[in-house]
Amino acid sequence: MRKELLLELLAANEAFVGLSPDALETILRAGTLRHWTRGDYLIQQGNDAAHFALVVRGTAKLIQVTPDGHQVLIRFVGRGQEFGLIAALRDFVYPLSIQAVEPCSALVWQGDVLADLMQRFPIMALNALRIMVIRNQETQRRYQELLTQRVEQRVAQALVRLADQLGKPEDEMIRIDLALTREDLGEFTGTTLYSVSRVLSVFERNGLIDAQRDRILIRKIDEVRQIAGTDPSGSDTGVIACGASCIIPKAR
Amino acid sequence: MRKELLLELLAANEAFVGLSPDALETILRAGTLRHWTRGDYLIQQGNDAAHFALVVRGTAKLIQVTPDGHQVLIRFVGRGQEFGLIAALRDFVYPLSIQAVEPCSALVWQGDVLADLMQRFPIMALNALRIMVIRNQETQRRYQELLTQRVEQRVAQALVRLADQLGKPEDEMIRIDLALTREDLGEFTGTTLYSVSRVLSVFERNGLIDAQRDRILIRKIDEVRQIAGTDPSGSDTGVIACGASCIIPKAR
DNA sequence: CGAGTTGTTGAAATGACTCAATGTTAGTGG
DNA sequence: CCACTAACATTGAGTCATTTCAACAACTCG
Repeated sequence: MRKELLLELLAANEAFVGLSPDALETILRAGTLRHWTRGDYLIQQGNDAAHFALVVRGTAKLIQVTPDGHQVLIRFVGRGQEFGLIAALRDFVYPLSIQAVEPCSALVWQGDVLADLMQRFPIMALNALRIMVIRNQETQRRYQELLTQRVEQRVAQALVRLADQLGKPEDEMIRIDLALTREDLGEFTGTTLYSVSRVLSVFERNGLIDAQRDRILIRKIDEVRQIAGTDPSGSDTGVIACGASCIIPKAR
Repeated sequence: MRKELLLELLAANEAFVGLSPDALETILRAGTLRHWTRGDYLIQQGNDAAHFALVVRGTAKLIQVTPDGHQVLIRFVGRGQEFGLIAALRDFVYPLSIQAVEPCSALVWQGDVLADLMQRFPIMALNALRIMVIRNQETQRRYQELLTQRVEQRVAQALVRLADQLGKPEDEMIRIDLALTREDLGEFTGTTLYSVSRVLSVFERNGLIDAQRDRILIRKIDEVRQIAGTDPSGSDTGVIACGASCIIPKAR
């Protein structure tokens, strides 16, 4: 991969905001490029938190296995996004695994190298802090959603998140080019693969989406947003009514 | 309040680890002591994140109101614990409110003062990062619990957390001296006041606890821990122990 | 083509919530 | 000190969203 391209990705990431081009070059030189194929683990839960990385190609999922064997899909990381900030700290282990859902490449730094860099470029520590604050707010929000929203809304929310993060526009629609199983989506939304299947069927029947095995096409993102309950444009009346009306029609 | 006592609290907090006594004095002088009575808001959701603080007396609860009016009780802060790290960053608003559940005092720093301090003592930024990483792991864990555990387990978990954080030993038992309503506990555990009441009744009937309006007495913390599913002493099959060790930072 | 994985859908089971009625406690002022 | 009131707690019965289980359909890949 060309150096300028990597530099560009670096400069665009939140962790490296406010650094001079020189600093960015230095940082780039301190990292190494690694590659994984589909299904590989970029990092594994329980291992020493030794690496920080910036994804330059592909998409991976962050998953956590609970003591009782449940899997939770926390989020996805794609091109341009970083993971493993925890490696800057001593004596931590990864609280989750990251698995490639398609072939991936990432720039990788050793944890102590990252710590050194933060020493040399103190703004990086603040950047990291900002990232963690935002991430925690997101986690908090997911918690709230799990608490207050129904399965249908949470699935819609998941679709919106995927669309915003990884979706590609395609004549008026949004295409999510990931081979996600119903089980993946269940783990992502905190429900079962059966419920996901039911909800997606309803969405499909109503023409909101077109879900296939290797991609999801969102036909009416606005309506999906509305069901998700995070409709920024929308009237704040009827959101619930609309949400309900989408799942009620059981009759085919 | 005596200066030495404040310095001691400062030194004991994670945010100020690794600072020289001189530095601690400087920092102490930069803060001001404020007081609140029961029910007061130390900070309010939606306001500019302008203050960082260290609680020196009393206990307060972090609550979040969702767009649809639900309240979520995130955690408690007590003596020696800090809140408002977000104030070190520009252009953030508080994502939650903090309300005193008993008379409180706290050392308060302006956000920009905190940012300056981080500039002068770079280790503070790393400390803050560590705190946020741990906090995010906790939030993540709560999410998991909400997903996989039943109400009974979550309430037990809440009791364990309260006991660990704020409990005082009292002949073989643990006393939690807080006037928590069933509704508070419901918001804390992600359920209704009715379910909390039922669960506590069962616990009480089985002699695990003794819950009154102004305090909770935990008679058999081990059994409560076991119900919570985070019993470290329990079965050494390792599965649970391993799970726990994945989330908690490694022993030093 | 066949085997294994993934997806769909109905029916039954269930944990938790809602609602309503009733009991209890703390705090107030007479 | 008592009566009164408001806040808080308990408990049962009914309801509901979601899960579980099972059977079957569709797709993928060697």
